[in-house]
Amino acid sequence: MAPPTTPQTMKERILKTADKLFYLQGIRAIGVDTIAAEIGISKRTLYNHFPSKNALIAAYLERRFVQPRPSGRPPAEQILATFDSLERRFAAKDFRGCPFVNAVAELGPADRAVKKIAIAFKESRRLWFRDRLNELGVADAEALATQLVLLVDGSIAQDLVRDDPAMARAAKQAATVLLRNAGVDVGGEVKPVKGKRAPQ
Amino acid sequence: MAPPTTPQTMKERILKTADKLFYLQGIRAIGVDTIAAEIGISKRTLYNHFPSKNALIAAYLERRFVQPRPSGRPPAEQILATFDSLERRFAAKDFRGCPFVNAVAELGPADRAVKKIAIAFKESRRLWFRDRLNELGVADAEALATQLVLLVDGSIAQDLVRDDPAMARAAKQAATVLLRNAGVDVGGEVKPVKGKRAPQ
DNA sequence: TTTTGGTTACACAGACCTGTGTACTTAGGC
DNA sequence: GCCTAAGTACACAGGTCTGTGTAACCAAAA
Repeated sequence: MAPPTTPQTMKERILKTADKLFYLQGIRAIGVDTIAAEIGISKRTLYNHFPSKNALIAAYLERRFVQPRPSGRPPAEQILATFDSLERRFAAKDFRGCPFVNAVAELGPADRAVKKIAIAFKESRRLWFRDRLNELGVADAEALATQLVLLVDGSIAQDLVRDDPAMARAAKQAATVLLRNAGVDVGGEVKPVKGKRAPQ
Repeated sequence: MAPPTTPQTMKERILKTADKLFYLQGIRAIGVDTIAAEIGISKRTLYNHFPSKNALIAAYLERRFVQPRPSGRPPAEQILATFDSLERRFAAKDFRGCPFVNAVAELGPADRAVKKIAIAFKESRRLWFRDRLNELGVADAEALATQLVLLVDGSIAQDLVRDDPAMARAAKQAATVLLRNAGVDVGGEVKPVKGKRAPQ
């Protein structure tokens, strides 16, 4: 149906380019001139679509705020797959940490709008974990969900400075221990020594 | 011996002020003018002590790079106390995340000098955990140490955006589970239900 | 007293930034 | 053909930033 050549609206082209530059080099580091030049449009056109740089920053962050799409796989698998996905993203050379954390870090506490969307994003991620844990019947899903997001954000921060995808694997191992400790069957029981229950 | 009134060297005064402003408001957000004005010195004086802003940034980060002082307490206690200390720092209103992570986030990947010192700091923290774990005779101290720093950095990132000191408590709980899983006696066994082994 | 080193006040160059003003072009719909 | 909407080119105002140049000042050492 849709033509093969991308019929992007101008607004979308601006957002795409702003995303790339803001994320890779920092929001303060990139001026609107740079974004316009990268697309090959005039600065005037950019300002016809966004009233100010701040509005562009907000739109950039809102565009980054995507909900994880539902998956048919079992919840425990989904949770652990999160860390595999992280590892893949770490391995990509254009990964540069969490855009929300970075934005709060470089824009400072004064920017309430940015902080608000960052909080919303973090909370939505935590709720996603909590819902999966509730599906698993975990007793204190709230607390465990928080612990899991700590592992996610910790591995992101560590990878940001170290460029080491193994941080995602370490997080996954820790998550596995936490899940098992909460009574979740995460498969691959390494040493089935004591219980030796039948698989069915 | 030393006079009660602080006999600070000019360099130290500059660094102290730069630290406060860089950390609280961001490195890019603060100009050298602002720092000089805050101390009440001329910009010329500042440039007589530091050849460039970059040099000041480097000195700021190096000054932040302090080793944890050795403590006589048992290693497991020291490890868990890390998270209590974090919680106290989170509760302070002037906490704004990890200065090294923030610097890398806002200065971008091009700044090799900043990245280098950030990596060194993160690794030194990891090694501190590893050494305590080795004292405890933990089998895979390397892996567990990495997992613990994930919890530290994760709680820092979460607190940065959410301003919630409870993140440190969540990290401590997760750390407790991980330590116990590695065979470390962390005290306060909550539910001695199944094993019911004699304490000695 | 003279010298010297650190400091100040202040101007300034050169760069970059956000945001606006204005006149011109171009393409599509009527 | 004409009108409108969108984009372009380009200048520019007004601000901030880093870093330098210069002359005067002041206190302590020689």
